Amino acid sequence: MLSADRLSGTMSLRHAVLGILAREPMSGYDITKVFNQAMVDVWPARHTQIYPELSKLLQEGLIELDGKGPRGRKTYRLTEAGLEEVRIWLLRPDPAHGQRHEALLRVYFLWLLEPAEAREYMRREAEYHRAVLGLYEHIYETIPPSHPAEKLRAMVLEWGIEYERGISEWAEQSTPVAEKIVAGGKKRR
Amino acid sequence: MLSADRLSGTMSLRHAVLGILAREPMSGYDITKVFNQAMVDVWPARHTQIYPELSKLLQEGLIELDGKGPRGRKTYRLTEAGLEEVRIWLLRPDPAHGQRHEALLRVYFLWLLEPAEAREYMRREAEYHRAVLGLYEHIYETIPPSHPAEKLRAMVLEWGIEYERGISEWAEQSTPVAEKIVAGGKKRR
DNA sequence: GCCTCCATGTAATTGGTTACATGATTCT
DNA sequence: AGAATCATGTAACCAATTACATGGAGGC
Repeated sequence: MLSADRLSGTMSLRHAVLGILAREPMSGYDITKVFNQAMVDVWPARHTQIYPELSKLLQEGLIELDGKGPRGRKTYRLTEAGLEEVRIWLLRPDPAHGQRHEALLRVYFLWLLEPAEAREYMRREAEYHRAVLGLYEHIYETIPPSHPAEKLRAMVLEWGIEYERGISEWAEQSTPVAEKIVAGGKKRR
Repeated sequence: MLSADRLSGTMSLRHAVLGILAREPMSGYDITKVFNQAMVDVWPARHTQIYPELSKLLQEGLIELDGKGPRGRKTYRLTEAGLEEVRIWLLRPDPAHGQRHEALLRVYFLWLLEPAEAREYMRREAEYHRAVLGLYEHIYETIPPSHPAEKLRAMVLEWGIEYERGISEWAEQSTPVAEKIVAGGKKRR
């Protein structure tokens, strides 16, 4: 079996923080915004997770204080050791591919619903993913492809667009199929 | 923003357990196998999580003891209340779509590597997903489409095949692109 | 003066993984 | 007799979410 093991435990959050700081010094507040804007669809994170992580990274010498600003603002920059740490992470041959997908998990159990309810579930999924597709296409237009990091982000977004296109089409095509499957199960009882 | 909130907190594990028991009475050991075979790519789970959950479900009257077998084997069956609980979950309009994807997260930071290393990363991703695609195609052939649950599983697998095909193609096409992006970044410094 | 956004943190809880632990049955 | 698989559980730990908590700066 290709997955079942190694779902996390690789501490991606800390490496993502280091990777973000590799571009330019930032505060915890700024980093939080990056997570919930540019990175929200691959790795969301809240400030409540970021601030403690920054403390740890500082203590371990992977980042250092860069400066202070108004309202207690503190910016951090990456140290040489921190850069080394991200590089090692990037070269590790074990990115986690296993992911939990609640919307797909539910599909397994649609036979417990009425056929019309199952159809409605799939229809909503299709609708949702079409909406996200539109959103991604819009964001894609607005990425300034200057720094390599932005070009890589655009590259990931291209996959995101493909993904949303694919899953919305699958959900659309599967909507009547699901209804029939569930109806077939009821009849035979 | 379409995600950022509601990543979990919907307690999918317990509902998945109930959904599995909806088909037929089973032991914790059997349920674990289902999670790590049929459901491993949408919701993996270990026995260490299942046994305590079964205790809770039993206490809450959502399942009940069905029988005992050799080696202390205990099978459970779904109660009416348990079936109701899964149905309510399936009809809730909020399946979590946000997911953490470490392999894609790393792509954002490939500019911190040498161009050849970045290329190698993407090449490996393509390779990995082509392998999973082959695996899924093989599994797809071997699903006996008798019970509606199996037909729904086949439907989900169809998406899985599409997904792996799409992402492996994307990774393949992006391999030279990533290398160029990273090389471009080095030059300009 | 008030509202919004900036900015930082802690604590409690939940969900999930890893490690620890044990024993019975079946197959070879 | 020994190995593999069946079978069940607990405890420690880590990652992530939710709730709690506070205050400064800037715009209207």
